[in-house]
Amino acid sequence: MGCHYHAAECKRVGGVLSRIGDKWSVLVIIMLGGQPRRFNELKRLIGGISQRMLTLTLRGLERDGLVSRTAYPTIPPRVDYALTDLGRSLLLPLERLSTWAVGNLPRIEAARAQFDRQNAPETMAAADT
Amino acid sequence: MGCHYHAAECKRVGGVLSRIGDKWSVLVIIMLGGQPRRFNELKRLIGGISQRMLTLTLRGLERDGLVSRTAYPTIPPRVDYALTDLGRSLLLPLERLSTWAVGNLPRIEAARAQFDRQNAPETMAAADT
DNA sequence: CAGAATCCCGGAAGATACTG
DNA sequence: CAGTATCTTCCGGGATTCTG
Repeated sequence: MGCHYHAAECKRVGGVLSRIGDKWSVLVIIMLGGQPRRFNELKRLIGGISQRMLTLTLRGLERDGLVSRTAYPTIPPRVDYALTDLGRSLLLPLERLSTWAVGNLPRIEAARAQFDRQNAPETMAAADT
Repeated sequence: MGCHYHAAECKRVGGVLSRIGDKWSVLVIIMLGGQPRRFNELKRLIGGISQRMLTLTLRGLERDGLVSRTAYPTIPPRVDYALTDLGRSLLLPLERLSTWAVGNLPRIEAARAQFDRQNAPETMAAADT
């Protein structure tokens, strides 16, 4: 008891989490939460992501069935990305985690600051004499 | 509307997720969910983690105030790791995500397999003639 | 506009050896 | 037992260039 997961299940959970836990996936999913978006629209909204990483992130999410890709063969080309049903079903647990994150970020940052103060990197030997 | 997050909040969420979304943190947190554990106990339970990464992961979680470290100055040394209140409060949203992950993993793997079948890497030119 | 291809660097992480 | 130290390898990801 205590841990009600088998090791295999833990790894699976870890696998999914490292899937969406990469640098950009969550941002993309959240940005697609309301409505479909086009490639450069996503790029602008997220800000700071390279087109390469956006492409790779979207490919990964598409591969996992979380995002659908619709290309219109027009000129200039237009591609819409949207959450699939599976992707939308992830939105709720993700928001729960978001709520936790937003609500507890102050605590985390405080703990971090205190930890760093106690394990002073250096400059302490000179300062505290 | 649609996206009820500001960009800054999205990034914060992403930050926390990349914190716990690394390769091992979630596993450690879940393993500590039931009861405190000792270092090598965690190592054995998780399996496949190097002592280096376990140390770093635990340090990170301790720094963020999610895990507490208690060292008993005995010989041989004994160190207990446990979730803090903050860490325990993460357990619930994490379990929600776990539930989603476990429940939807078949779908994800199916989507993945199909995607890979359609975008056949190579060896198809020779096989399908 | 929406990518694909290439180059490149820094950090993540494994393996190994040593220690209080 | 519970780490630290070092070395090395691998790959995530940025910048840039080219295309349909």
